[in-house]
Amino acid sequence: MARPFDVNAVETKWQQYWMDHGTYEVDNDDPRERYYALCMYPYPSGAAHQGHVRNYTFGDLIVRYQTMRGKAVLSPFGFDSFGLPAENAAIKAGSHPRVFTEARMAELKASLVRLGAVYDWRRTFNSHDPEYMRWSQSIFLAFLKNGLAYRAEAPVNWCPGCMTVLANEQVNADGTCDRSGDLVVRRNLEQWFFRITDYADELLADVDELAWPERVKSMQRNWIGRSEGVEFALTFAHDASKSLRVFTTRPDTGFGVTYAVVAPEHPLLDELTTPEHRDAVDDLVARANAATEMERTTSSSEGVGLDKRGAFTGSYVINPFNAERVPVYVADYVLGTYGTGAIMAVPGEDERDFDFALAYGLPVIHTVQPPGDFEGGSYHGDGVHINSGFLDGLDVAAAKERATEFLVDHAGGLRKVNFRLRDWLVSRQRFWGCPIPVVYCDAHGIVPVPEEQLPVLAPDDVVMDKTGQSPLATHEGFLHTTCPICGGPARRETDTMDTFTDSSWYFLRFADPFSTDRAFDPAEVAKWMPVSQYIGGVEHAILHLLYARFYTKALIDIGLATGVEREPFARLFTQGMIRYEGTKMSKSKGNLVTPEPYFTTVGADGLRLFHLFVGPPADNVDWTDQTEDMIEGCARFIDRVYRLCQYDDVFFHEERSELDLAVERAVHRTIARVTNDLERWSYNTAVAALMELLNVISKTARASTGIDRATLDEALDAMLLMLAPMTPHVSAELWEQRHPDAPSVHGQAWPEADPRLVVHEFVTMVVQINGKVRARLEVAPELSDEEASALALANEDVVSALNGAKIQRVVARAPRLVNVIV
RNA sequence: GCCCGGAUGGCGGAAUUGGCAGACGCGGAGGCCUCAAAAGCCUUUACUCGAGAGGGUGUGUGGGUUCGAGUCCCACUCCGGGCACCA
Repeated sequence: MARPFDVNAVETKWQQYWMDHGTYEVDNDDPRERYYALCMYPYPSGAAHQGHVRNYTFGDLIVRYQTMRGKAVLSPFGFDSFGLPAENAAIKAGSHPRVFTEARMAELKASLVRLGAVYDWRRTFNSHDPEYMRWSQSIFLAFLKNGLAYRAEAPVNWCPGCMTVLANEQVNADGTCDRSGDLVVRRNLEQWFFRITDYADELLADVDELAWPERVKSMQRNWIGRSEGVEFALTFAHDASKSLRVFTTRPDTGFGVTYAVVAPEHPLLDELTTPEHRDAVDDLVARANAATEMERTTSSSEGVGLDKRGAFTGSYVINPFNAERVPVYVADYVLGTYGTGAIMAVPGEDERDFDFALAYGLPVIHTVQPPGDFEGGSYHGDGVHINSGFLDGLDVAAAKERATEFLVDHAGGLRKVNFRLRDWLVSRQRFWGCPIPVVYCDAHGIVPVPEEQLPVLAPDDVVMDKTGQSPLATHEGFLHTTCPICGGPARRETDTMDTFTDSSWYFLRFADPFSTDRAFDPAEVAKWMPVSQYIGGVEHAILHLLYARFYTKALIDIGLATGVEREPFARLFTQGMIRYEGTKMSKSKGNLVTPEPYFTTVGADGLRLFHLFVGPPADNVDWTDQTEDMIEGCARFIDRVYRLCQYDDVFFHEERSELDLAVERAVHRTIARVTNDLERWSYNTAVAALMELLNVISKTARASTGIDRATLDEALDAMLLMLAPMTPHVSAELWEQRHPDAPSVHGQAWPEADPRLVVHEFVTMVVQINGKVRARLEVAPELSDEEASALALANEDVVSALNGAKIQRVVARAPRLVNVIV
């Protein structure tokens, strides 16, 4: 494409200008209204791809737009620089992860600068900066001191490929590792946890108040998984002094209990197992232990029952509802980590119990009357209770209440709320992360590293190999230290923190990255928080957002973030993915389309405009053969603006006329539309409105009838002001050409629409006969319904279309429409 | 299985409150400029019948509400995403 100006020269000129002038630096004591715009902390994966371009184009538009709206806009940037890919690459290349990471950081940062994204670079930091690590560790110790961090042995998800423990969130539904795809296995290890479950209720309740996409909110609710029920005791048949506690959400189905189940790891299993069933039970337990968590918790696609494996323990318990003996089984479909690790089984109303009962020949009793067309199996709907003694005749809700009361009175029942959410496992047996700052002393046990010794930094002289252990675990210099309490020999913790901890508080530090004596000054942070607009991919809908919410609440509660809003992200926007031939673009698939070639052809402005214009920001974009043409179309639009600003082929006239008024009205209507569209994340229609405006201006100015000089100049200025957040480089360049003495376009105020010019002078009224359009007439907007009807019925096209038919009714909605019913 | 989205020309999409369906752009067709091309500019472009004027049809499918439905209600089909032995 031949361009009317040197795109690359213009773009680098303005990028340099913004950097040199600190245009987007903002101080914490800025008196203007505050706005905190933030794109999610990026992992430095290398040169930018179109997903980054899209993300940062939206973010940059908001920063520039809100600045023009007169706000003090906080726009920080830094890297989530710890993480597995760097470590794996370093192992492969035999180098240090830092070398790899910092090279990638430089690449991505250069791409973003080249895109024209602007930041307050004074505030930048990265997760692996010693200063940031110091406060990450300090926060860990504060959690430890306040009982929010603890160490426990737990069955954990171990990925043989990554050679580390994974959080539940990092294990896919099919039991494979989210990163490497290896099959995850279970192991028992001593691990560090954060007590996120203490916040389960608040994390769930506060979701309702968030201005987030409904989809993301529902994912969070789903993940937290609150369920209300009752926990009660099933007394042993052979020893009335002992009992098995179970949790259920369906106490109303108690009369349908035909057996009970304990998880293979249940502490009472041994006691419940009789000698003649010992072998079968041991066999089942061994098999369950060998299986992965996911193998145990995922039903086979073959369907009915056969995949649920269990064994009779030989013992019985008493069903408190009807005093009947029911057998106790051990089965792999009951999890030791949820509820009490034991259940009452009701095959009549529970699908899983039904499958198991079918496979093991256990009786099925229906306690809720299913509807007539019920096909059999278990029934989960509402209905009248049957076979249920004192509950007969009640619906599910009423029976639940009566049964709960009964259990509370007669079976040690307690109303209970259980959550699917588990505590957050934060230990990682990896090198490239933030070391957990504790030491182990034979005399004093777990001892926190004193604050003044932070940060604990990993040594540089490590051997990155594939032994299955972090190189820290075998590094003698790192490993051996002295106990801060007694000075005796001690061993350092060699695990590092999950990198999600780094991204759980970075947004707080961005508000006050200058503190040297603490992670941040809460008073400074409170000025900016919550983040006004958070932007990122939907892939972080559960993990990152939940952890960051937890950190914020926890930091407030332990006094480190006093006065800060409890919900960190007021508004969240999740942008669509860029896809290529139906799949997500990714480096591993080799289908990345990098922005660099476009920077040199259509420029950053052209590419930005494409991403804004291609469709709704929340929708996915399919990168196809057509995409190139659309990008060129966007560059073509920029060129047309450029040429018009040079007055190419423009005719001027002396006297202002109706033609000029029409242009002026179009300008103000466009200002109103674009402003509204930008506020509601409708960037594609905002661009369309500007294209329409250009068509109007250009048509008028290039017609032989000509345009008034002042009208054209005002229209072009308005155009450039509105384009400034979208195509910042060319807008700044043209503004400078037109206003050599005025500040840069980005220092100008956003234009205001004059309401008197926004309304149309005439509007097109449609006349329908039986709902079909038969005539269009130009009318004044303030026309009344009566006038509209009269006008419509007098119109000759309407009269001829009616052809003398008898009018039944006339519906008038002035000034838009009149519908004549015949 | 459950929960969220979504389905509109050849393509990306627009229609903010129930009121002109298809804005804007891409692609296509024709033209201007040019020795020629590129670039640029202009016209046209939902489908269909018609030489034309003009008519008919049309927003995944089938019903419904309404003077009027892409928009609201009911039933369904397909596509995308999330959750899925959590008792």
